[in-house]
Amino acid sequence: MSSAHILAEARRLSQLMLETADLSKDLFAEIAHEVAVPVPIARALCLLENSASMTELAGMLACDKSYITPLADQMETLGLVQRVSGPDRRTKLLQLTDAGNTKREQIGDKVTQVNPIILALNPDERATFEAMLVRILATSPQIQTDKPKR
Amino acid sequence: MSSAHILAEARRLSQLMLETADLSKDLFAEIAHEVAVPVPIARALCLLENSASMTELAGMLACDKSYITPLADQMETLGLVQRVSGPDRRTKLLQLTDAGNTKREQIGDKVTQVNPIILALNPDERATFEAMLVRILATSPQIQTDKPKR
DNA sequence: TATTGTTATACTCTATAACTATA
DNA sequence: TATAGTTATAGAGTATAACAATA
Repeated sequence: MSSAHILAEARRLSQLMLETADLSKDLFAEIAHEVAVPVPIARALCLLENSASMTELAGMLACDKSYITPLADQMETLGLVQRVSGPDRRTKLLQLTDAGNTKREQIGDKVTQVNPIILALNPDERATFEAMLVRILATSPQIQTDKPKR
Repeated sequence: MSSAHILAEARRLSQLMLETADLSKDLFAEIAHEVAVPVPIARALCLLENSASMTELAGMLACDKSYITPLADQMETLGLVQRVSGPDRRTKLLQLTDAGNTKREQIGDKVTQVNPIILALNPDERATFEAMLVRILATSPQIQTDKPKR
C-alpha cells in the first residue's frame, strides 16, 4: 500500500469520524431540546447518576470548576439538583432531585432510541465496533493541551 | 438480549462515540495550533482544495453565510486566501494562495500522522471500521434542527 | 423578487484570575 | 499551604436580522 493511499485513507477516516462526531452531538442537542434543558445541563444530568461533588463533576465534564457554579445554579433553579453538604464543610455534593432523575432517564431512553450505531449495526457488529473504539481511544497520542483546564 | 442490556450498551456506545469525537476535535485543535491558525480557519483550509464561493463554503462548514465574511477577512489578512470575482458580479470565490495551500498540506499531513484510527487498527480492520461509519452516517435519523442555520 | 455577500449585534459555552472559607 | 467553591470578566465560535448590490 502506497503512502499516498494511506494519506487519502487517513483523510477519509478523519472526515468520517468528524461527521459522525457532529452527528452524535447534533442528536444529543436535539434530545436536550426535546426534554427542554440546555445541552450542558443534559450532559451533566447524564453524569450525575450518583451524587458528586462540584469538583468531581468538573472532572467528569472535563471543564473548569468555575464553570460548574453557574451550571449548578441553573440546575437548582430548574429543580433538577440540590446542593447538599459533603464530608467537608467546603465540599458540596450535587444530588439529583426526583425531577432530575426523571429527566435523566428520559434522556437516556431517547439516546438509546435514536442511537445510530444501534440502528445501523447488528449485535455482533456492535461488539466489534465497540472494541475498536476502545482501542482507538487507548491508542490516542498524548494531547498536550495548551488550555490546561485546571 | 434484554432491553436493559441494550440500554446499557447504547449508553456505552454513545459515551465512547462522544469521547472519540472529543478526541478527534482535540487532536485537530492541537494541529491547528501547531500550524498557528485558529481552528475555524484550519477547517476552512481543509475544505478549500478547489476554490469555492462564500456561500458554498458556508454549506461545507454547515454554518451561516454571515459567519464566512469575518472568517474570509481573517484568512485574507493572514494571506491564506484571496477573494476573486466569480461568474456573477455578486459572487466572490475564495481561492487559496500558495501560503494557504502550503498550510493546507501541512494540516493534512499532520492529521494523517496522529490519526488514532490509523495508529490503532490494521488495514483490514480499518476497512471494516470505515464501512461501519458509512453505514452509521447513512442510517442517521433526520435531524430536525431548531436552528435552521440558513 | 431571489440571491450574494456584508454589517451590526447578540447569544452560548467555557476559560482565567482573584477571592473566601475551610482544611 | 492546599483545596472547594464562588465571583467577575473575557474570549471563541457562531447565529439572527436587516441591508446593499446584483440577477
